[in-house]
Amino acid sequence: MNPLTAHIATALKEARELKSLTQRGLSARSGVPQAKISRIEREGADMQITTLISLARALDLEVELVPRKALPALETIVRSTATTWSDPGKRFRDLRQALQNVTTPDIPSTTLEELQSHIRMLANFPPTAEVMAEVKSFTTWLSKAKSPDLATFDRHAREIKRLRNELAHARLPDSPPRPAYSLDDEDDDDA
Amino acid sequence: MNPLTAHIATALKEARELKSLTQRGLSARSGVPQAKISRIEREGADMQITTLISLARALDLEVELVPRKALPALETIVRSTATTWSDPGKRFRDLRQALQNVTTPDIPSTTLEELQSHIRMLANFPPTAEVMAEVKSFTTWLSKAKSPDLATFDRHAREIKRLRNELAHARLPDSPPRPAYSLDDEDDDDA
DNA sequence: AAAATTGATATCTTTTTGAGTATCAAAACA
DNA sequence: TGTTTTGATACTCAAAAAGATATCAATTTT
Repeated sequence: MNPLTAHIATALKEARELKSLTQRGLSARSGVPQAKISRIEREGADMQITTLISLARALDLEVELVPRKALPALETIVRSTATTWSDPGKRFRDLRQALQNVTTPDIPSTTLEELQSHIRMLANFPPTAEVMAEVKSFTTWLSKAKSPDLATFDRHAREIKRLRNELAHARLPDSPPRPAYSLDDEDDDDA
Repeated sequence: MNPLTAHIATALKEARELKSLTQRGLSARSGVPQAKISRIEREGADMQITTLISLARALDLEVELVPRKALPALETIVRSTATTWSDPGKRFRDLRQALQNVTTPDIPSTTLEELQSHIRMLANFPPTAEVMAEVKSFTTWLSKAKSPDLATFDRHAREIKRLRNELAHARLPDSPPRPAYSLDDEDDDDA
């Protein structure tokens, strides 16, 4: 990954994923070929600024030149402006509660135990957009479905496992495991 | 001027001028040819992001992708972080005072009168980095030099005139003529 | 007045991106 | 299970930027 552009490449990828867009989806919006988006995201491929601007605009971002001095403040601003989750701990508790009430005999108890272990682990990491979206989606589905079908349940269970593995293998940022979050919710994800 | 890149082109030029760098000076620091810098600044020429990053770094700037939502806050941050001048009105008064005390007979009174008129005009515009730097530099020189030489005096007079003309011909931003400034000084310019 | 600097342009070759397609393995989905 | 979607990668040709110089008019400096 090109060290000069890594920062931007990562920001683009994160912004795309936060918006639940596929590379092809972003391609359609921005006019930039999917192949190029792939190269940019993983290699930090160089590109023209007009291309960067197209991608950024499609993601509701702007390319700005910010004085070094202002960077710490900018970080704070962006964090506070970003879509965050109010009380992620409660969201995790809600999910585990919902799981406790699942009484479908089809679900193997080993699977259920494993799933609960994964959720506990996820709850001990700083919440990401991706994780919280799944937690919310899973909880909603559980509390809504009268008779949860095994297929959907499995899909959620696998997603939770994937997220756990992703976090487990990722390099941890040097921030404490569970910061206090307090900003409001925007509810822009799926059911 | 390319409308897509105009924003960035302008920011680069302003940052360079704020640092009193010539295009060649910036070229030397950034490794980007002077010819290209010229094209970028006036035509908003497209460039690769690695080029933009080189230029930005040489100007103590960083290329950032900022959420649209966070832009107003960013603007505030940048303004408050920028080098500003405490009480620009006082700086203008100091300069005019220093001029009153100039008793060198060599200076034609017409020149002096014209100069004072220009200063009055500049004082009625929102102060720019360039203007305040010159006001400070001129004042310092006047109060230091026992017998001000005409050549240097003329250089300052011409610079003041140039700045006045620049402002007079520039499109005015839609801000009020003399906002209240209150932030502290950084004193990073010459004697 | 002469010398040096500045920003704007021009020219030329090399390197890189852009755009359009196509393919493929892995994962998601039904 | 078979089908679709997703991201990664390959190849082409046309377009554009990079890089290296050089020139020039207008200032600026000495």
